[in-house]
Amino acid sequence: MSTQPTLKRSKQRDAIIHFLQGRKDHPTADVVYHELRTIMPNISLGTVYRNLSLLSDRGEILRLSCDNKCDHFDADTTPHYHFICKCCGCVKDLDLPYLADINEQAATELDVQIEQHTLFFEGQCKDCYSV
Amino acid sequence: MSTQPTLKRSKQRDAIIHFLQGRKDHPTADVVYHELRTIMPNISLGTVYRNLSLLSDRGEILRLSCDNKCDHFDADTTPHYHFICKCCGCVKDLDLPYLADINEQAATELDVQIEQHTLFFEGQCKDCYSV
DNA sequence: ATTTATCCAGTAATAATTACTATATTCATT
DNA sequence: AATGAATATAGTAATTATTACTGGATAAAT
Repeated sequence: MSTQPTLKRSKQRDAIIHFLQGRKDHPTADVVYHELRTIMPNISLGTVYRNLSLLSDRGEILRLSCDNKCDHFDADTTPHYHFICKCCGCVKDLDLPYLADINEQAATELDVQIEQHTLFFEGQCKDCYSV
Repeated sequence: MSTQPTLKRSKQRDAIIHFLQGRKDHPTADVVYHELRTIMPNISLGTVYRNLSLLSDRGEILRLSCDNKCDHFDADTTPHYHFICKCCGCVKDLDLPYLADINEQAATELDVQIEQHTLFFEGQCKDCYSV
């Protein structure tokens, strides 16, 4: 999280947002970079990282730290949960009801301020377990 | 996760487990390393990482990938949830009831096999928000 | 059009973690 | 207790994901 200076538009950032909105598989920074390079041949990896961080800091996209490796990004910022396959690493959205009351429970129990919670399910996707 | 060859005992691994069991703050690999070095002066960082991975792969300890930086480790393997302070990075245990039924809900919805779920609360601890 | 802030590409640097190697330990078997 | 095969370790090098830096390009307010 960082402070918010005035944002100046750029083709690169627009392309990153647009790309992310067109995907439902929650790509990593590296995937965003390589895919965008096919249509914008000299966008740089640093630009991709910087904008993904900028956008997630501003709440315009979601950063998913679901494995101990690299972050995934999601253009859908409405509260929802995720499944990650420990075999192939794919990430899927879930449509479970949002647990609205547990933030307050946790805050009371620990005497802390809660901003949000994240819930990840881990297992194997159909492609992986049916082989 | 990896396969499980026969485990051969070592002073270093014993010390790592014992250290972890004596703490409730879910230290990182680096913290384990530096603290252990005060009583075991030439244990190496690689040994700490290898054993923490080995033990968590075997389910003897828990690996917490709660921030996008480094992993934390927990000797308490009974199912429970965690809070992490986005300000100081401290990690605390919660005693909320375990959500026993959501794994099946998620499995049904996505047609996947679920092994477990992890739930993290993010916010500010008392020390951080009261300053 | 000028100005000023933000942005970019390209590269270098950092942080966390894993891989490698030669020696040391463990432990089952003699 | 000695032997031997498997696993472990310390120390170091390498890798991966990410962030920082720099000098030039762009955007947008005046």
